[in-house]
Amino acid sequence: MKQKIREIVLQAAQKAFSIGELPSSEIPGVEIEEPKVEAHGDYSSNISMVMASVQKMPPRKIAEAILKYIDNSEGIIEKTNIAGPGFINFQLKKSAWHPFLLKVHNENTKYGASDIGCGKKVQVEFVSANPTGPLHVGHGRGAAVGDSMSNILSFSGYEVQKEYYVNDSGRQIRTLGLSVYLRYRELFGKETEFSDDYYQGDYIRDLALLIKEEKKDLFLDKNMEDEAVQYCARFASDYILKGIDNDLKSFGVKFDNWYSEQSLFDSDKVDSAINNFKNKNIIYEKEGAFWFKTTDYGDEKDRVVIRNNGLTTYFASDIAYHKDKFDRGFETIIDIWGADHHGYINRISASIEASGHDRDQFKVIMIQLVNLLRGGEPVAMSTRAGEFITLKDVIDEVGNDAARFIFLMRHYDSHLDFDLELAKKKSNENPVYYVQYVHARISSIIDKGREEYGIKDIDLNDKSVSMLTEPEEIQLIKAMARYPEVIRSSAELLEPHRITFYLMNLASFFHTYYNKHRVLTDDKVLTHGRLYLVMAVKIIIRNGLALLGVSAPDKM
RNA sequence: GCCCCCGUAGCUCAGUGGAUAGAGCGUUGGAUUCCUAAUCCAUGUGCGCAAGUUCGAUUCUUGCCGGGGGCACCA
Repeated sequence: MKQKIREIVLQAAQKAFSIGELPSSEIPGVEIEEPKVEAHGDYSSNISMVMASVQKMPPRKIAEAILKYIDNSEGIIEKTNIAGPGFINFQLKKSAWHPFLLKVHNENTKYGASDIGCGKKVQVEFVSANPTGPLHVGHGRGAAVGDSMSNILSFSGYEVQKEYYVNDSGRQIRTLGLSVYLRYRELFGKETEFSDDYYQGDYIRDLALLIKEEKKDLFLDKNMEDEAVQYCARFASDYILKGIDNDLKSFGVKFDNWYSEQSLFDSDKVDSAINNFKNKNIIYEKEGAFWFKTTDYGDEKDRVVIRNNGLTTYFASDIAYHKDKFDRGFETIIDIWGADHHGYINRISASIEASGHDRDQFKVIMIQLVNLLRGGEPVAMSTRAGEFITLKDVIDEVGNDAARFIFLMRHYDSHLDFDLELAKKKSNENPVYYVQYVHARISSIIDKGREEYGIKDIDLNDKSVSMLTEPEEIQLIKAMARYPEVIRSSAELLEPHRITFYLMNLASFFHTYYNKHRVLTDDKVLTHGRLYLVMAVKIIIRNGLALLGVSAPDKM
């Protein structure tokens, strides 16, 4: 609808020019928007204001000239007027909205889908937590955002791959192995010094116990220590990774690919990426270490890729990893990181540019921290002491739907308060149920219509639909007409929370309508029209929730 | 010290240059012989401060103030 108004306005402006009422044909960025104030109509355009300086005419004069040539042959415009500094306001006929209902029904699960992605290959990498411990709520937020963003992008015509990068190499894995090994020794009554550098937490002891059951006292032999630590490391990280996978699956998040850091070394991709940069003279040697000149690409300082002990840094594998993403044919890669990694953006961007790709082919979504609360009070979380509430704990307590919805209720740039008590409440304080309730209510109406009114199929005719003239009905249809634009901006800006807010708004309109008007009435024609209306609402609620990864129950 | 993010109603937050800045919670008062009250209706002196760009700034620029995070040959 917005597009249609835009065309009408632009055509009118051109006509006004060709007839000679406007001196210039130049038309700068024209906006069509939905005014916040109802009195300003359904749509308004700022065209005369943005044209004022080009035309060297006062905005209101321009507006008058354009208005003369507005083409209303389709009869959708009720009235127009010029207001304020020069806005052109359009009031549409009620009947102009009715065709949208048909569109929603026809397109059904595809309503709101688009091809703005043109089939471009996009990779979304998210969670990618190290396999050294269970997932926590912060990872949950990343999982919800990444998964939903992937849904939205593929719904918008991108070819999306969801990837989890597994840091299964390097120092932290060895530390994990040592931690488990020490706990293993403890199980045999050996004295150990378990410093803060090791992974705390009971799960390390559980792992040690598993190894004890499997290997008995085999690893107590001092000569076996190296082998034992290595075994513990691999055993533990495999085990933990499996747990992470399970937790994510039960959260409804499935990855298309798990990419191992170790495989980058095994296939010599790290070496070749570094050699490539050496040949380009953007890696140099200093004080026994090798440095990548990231300052050439806007970083604050150069970064080490090979330490003077000969070992590569995490950054080195990341260079190879991101290069490999492009080698696999992705045109855009999206990384979702915790906010604490922000210092990393510049150096990864640098490596991407140095590999011959465009900086804006790489997008980083930085997710702000989650504060876990219970009844308004912060939940004590101490990683050092190994006391923390895991993502699994949270989901077990509040359920998938509530957790996912809450994670997507904020812009990812905002800190998020996640209150466990609130997440369990079944009231307006907890908007997930508010939205789901719409779906359940409509399902119930449809059931009742079938059972008590004998309505099996909607008898769709213009007469039924044209009876939808109540303000609340038009409000609902207008909101539904806006849905594709919400999806689109959500995809373009990579902001899933826009859908969450949209759904809460649509739900609010529905509840208002529901309380004021009956769907099932004695008037058969009207009843069919209204059923057609609420079924369209149901379709959108279901679609929107699906993009968020939240279920749409028929009963609550 | 340098870098990034944030600062909007009592609280938690929406608002990618437009007119009179919104929602939920909280407060107070109301609504159910009728499709699910997990609902609805009513109730509001707020864009941290100051310059700049613009016809127009909560939105863009700069500076300051306040909160968080980051500044390793760690990941």
